[in-house]
Amino acid sequence: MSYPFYEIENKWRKYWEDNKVYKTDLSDDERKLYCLVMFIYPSGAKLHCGHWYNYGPTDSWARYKKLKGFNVFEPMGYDAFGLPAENYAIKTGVHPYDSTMTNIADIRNQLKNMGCMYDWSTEMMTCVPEYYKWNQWLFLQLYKKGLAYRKNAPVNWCPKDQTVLANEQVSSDGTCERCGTVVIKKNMTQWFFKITEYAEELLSGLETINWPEETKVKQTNWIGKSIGAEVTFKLENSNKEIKVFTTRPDTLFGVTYVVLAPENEIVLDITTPEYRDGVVKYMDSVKSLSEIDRTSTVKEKTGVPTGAFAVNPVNGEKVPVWIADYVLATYGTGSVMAVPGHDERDFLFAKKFNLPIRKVILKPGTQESDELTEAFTEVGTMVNSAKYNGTNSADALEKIIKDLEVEGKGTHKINYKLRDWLISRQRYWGTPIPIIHCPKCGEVLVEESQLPVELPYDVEFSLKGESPLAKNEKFINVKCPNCGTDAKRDPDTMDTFVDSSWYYFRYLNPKISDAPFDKALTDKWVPVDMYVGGREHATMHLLYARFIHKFFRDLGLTKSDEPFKTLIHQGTITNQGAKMSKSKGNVVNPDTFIQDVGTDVFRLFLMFMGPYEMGGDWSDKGISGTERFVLRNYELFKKYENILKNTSNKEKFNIDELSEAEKSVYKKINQTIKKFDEEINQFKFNTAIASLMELNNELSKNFEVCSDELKAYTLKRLVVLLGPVAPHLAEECNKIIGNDKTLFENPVWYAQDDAALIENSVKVAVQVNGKLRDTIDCPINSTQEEVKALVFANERVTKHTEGKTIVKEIYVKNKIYNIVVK
RNA sequence: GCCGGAGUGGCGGAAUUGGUAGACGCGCUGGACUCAAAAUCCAGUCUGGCUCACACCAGGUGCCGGUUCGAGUCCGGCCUUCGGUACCA
Repeated sequence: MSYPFYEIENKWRKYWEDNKVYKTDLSDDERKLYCLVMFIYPSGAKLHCGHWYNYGPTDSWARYKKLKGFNVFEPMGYDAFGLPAENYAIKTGVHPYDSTMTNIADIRNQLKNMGCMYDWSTEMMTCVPEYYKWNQWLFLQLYKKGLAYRKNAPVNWCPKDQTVLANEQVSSDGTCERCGTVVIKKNMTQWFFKITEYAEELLSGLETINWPEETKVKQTNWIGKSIGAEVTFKLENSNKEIKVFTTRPDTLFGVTYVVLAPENEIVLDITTPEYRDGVVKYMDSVKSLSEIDRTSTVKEKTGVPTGAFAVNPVNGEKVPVWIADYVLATYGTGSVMAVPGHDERDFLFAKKFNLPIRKVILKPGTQESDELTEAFTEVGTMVNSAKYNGTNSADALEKIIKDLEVEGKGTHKINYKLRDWLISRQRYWGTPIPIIHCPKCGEVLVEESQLPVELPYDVEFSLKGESPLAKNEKFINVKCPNCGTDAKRDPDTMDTFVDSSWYYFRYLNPKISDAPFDKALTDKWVPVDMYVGGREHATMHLLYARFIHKFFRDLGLTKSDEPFKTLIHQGTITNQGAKMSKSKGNVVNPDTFIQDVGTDVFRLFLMFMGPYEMGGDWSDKGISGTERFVLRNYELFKKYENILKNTSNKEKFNIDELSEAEKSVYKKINQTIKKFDEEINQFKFNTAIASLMELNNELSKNFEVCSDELKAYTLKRLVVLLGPVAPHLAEECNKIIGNDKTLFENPVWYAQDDAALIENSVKVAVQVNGKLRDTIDCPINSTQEEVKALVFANERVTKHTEGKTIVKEIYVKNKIYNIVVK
């Protein structure tokens, strides 16, 4: 016999669709469960195995919850703006709108064939004015609260193409991916969202959500809170000053120079004429370096002096001012005080350029006269630090900050590595920024009533020069809404992470036209209960979404503090060790497998592959295992066609009245229910399925001789367990055994009979010196004395203890008995 | 570089979170069924030693060291590899 998956799967998919089984009744939030997968980027590579791996198992979890009685909402949509569609347009001339729509149509088709419980009535895409209008609205709200602003920021610039490049378009050697020209950093005025305003809350909020620890740690490190002081160094012979941020004000007496980031705005102002050439040359050389290169701790340090001198506020000492690339303009104040004696990078820099190294904190157990061979960065006793000498450096740290504050030379300060969110892109395929630049009035907001600022279709795509919107006369030229003067629209579009930072609100009613989302519904359904997506989003998308959620809360649009209560990361499916991507040409298309073995088998295979959060390298080896699993189950149910109709219903059995074989089956089905429930609830699909396979093995041994009542009992339960992981098969088997009610329209879950799980004996492992010598069957909960009697009657054990002194005996109830001998 | 993961048989992986390492599946080997093959079913399968065999013994979770009666699991130091690193999403 073979398994007619094609007919079965099509039949049930059609049935579910025709009967609107997937449609969620959003008015019923009594047992609501919002289960969301990160929406899909509609690339030309279509749906690949990685997507299937993300969506299939998550849908199985959602189906499990549905069977358990939850009202589950599973939406699907398209993250449709973005760079690749625009690059494709430049390359082929196909308009991003057209290619995106084509891709969406294909992907929608593939998604529908997966047989997931998506509520297609709420399908959504971000590249239409109905959606992106609300990105613009969001922009205006942020602007009005002072959380959207413009400032200069460096971008990757290709001098040949005269265009901005994404990091992805810069090759690893720092050249333009298209033309090979060395890419430089160029400052441009850019829009930012002030995520830093929420830094503290983004940090503390992590404690309130059920997210993977690794992700919380990543976000914590990304936000990078550090506590210290901002200290002012006055410049000699100048009214200018340099503010530095330091986490170690206790080392202030050890400052022997000050370093500015090469991009720091005051660099050229303070550089003395004789150093000017060197400084300009150095600034230029830094332009082509990435931040990763610059901050590398293994890279040889570089830098040049400016000729200027700063005055150390604590001791009045004159120290030289340098510039060096290891100082970043984007962190802190863009300048650091250098303490080579107590900072590793400063130590290396000072050694290289022969700058003085001074010891101001004494390492415990060393002498003041000992030479420093490396930076000492821990706590010790203060030396060479005037009135602080002899005190503990941790105490001195606090004291020095207080003293600086009193003298007006510095302040207590908390710094974050987190930077404001740069949202403007010099590109076409995104949300236009709703700002008009007027020569008289400056930045003017587009009125809310005038939204959306529509993205014009008719634009020219070219590799070189300004972005398509900047070149589009009809779009860019506009009258100032304030004064009527000729003005220009902002030519930039928004980062697509803006789209994805609030989409989960809109899913509940994507057609609403007078608000970004339907507050009556979102008040009931948001936050999302389960959010599933890749860990590559740990620090960007997942942080931006939390930020915007908190902003909406502050506008009074939601009551919750966090968008995603529980988060799970699916692992990455790689192919030959590399992430699947169209550009690498290693994308595995699932469609051929679906044609060969059906979606249930494919879904089972993906889930059975390994731990969901781990992923793995793609291989279809072993798919026959899940094929056999499906076939075995199908044949089993076929064998007992209509058994529910012909057998009286029994919900519980007295285990003492069963035969040995029946007892074994009854125990196993109940153990399986428990195990499967626990495992699938935690997204442990591989072990959940393994438990079903164990049940199969048991049934192939002992099922035949069971009573019809027990057979009916078992099959009725097995079909429900199959429901989440092989939904089409389960629906079919449910019908075969004679149930008139469909599974997913009439969700049901059977709890295990706990009486069947009670064991009265247990195998205790017996070890001698930690080595297993035998296992002994003992009555459950035996005392040490009871077990000891059995242990020392056991030849395999005594063989290893004879003639030796027993030093110790350890007994762990129902588990292990270890004898230590000498 | 920095931040966060991962490393267990021929392969994918399991292990109640410090307590019998290798569940479940693939593959392979042998057997049953068949004229034969496929499919299916049954049995075996970490490595080495010694045995006709059962048994028994030793070793074994990337590497080195430590804690413990006991370590895949905890601690210290490495190696390899993957993801992110703020304009791919």
